[in-house]
Amino acid sequence: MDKESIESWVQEHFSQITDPALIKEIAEYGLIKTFKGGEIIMDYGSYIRMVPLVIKGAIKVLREDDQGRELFLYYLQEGDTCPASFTCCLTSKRSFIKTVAEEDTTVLTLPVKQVDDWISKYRNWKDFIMMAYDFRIMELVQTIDSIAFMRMDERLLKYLEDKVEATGVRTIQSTHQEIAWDLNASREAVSRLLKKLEDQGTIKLGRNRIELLK
DNA sequence: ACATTAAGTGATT
DNA sequence: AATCACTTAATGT
Repeated sequence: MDKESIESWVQEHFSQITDPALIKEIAEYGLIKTFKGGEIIMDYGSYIRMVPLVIKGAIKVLREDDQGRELFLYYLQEGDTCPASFTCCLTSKRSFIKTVAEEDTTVLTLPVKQVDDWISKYRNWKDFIMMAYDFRIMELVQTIDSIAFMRMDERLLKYLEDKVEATGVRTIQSTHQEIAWDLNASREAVSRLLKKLEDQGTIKLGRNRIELLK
């Protein structure tokens, strides 16, 4: 992909990045990477050398506890970046989260060296990073709220809605077991709650399929 | 037709 | 709400 189209990608998807010189550098150093749906992009414990800007698709971000249980945290969507990767890069820590491509996804990866340099070089870049942090923290607080205060049925519905929003498709293709893993619940509980939602007319169920109706 | 995997159910804690 | 022990249903070979 040539630099001009990368520049226009950035302008199109990252409206907060406005400095022409910065955009030029992003196109200069950025590398396009694509991932197939379901592909693991970053696993726990791996070192991160790049900061991704999500151009297309969606990335699912998961946290794993010491017993190997996974918990869904949030999605990164078009126009998002991953503040966690940013922190990991600059402090050369290992990743404490796992990221999986929710669907076929294209990201522009930026080398840690420039990402670091740009902070002092471009006010616009610093602002962008801060905004990304702010947004992510808000998202995380929402997730914490849902775990701490929401009942399981509300949490499940929110999960379904999030997924539909992230993928842009109203029919979710996953098993009850997979959902249960993401929510840290039992498969039976998820099945029963989904059944309730179906009775209420909120969703339509099928094997490996959940259609969100409203 | 058979085996495998997903989903539904009731009882128990 | 989790776990267990099943049953039933859908799907692939």
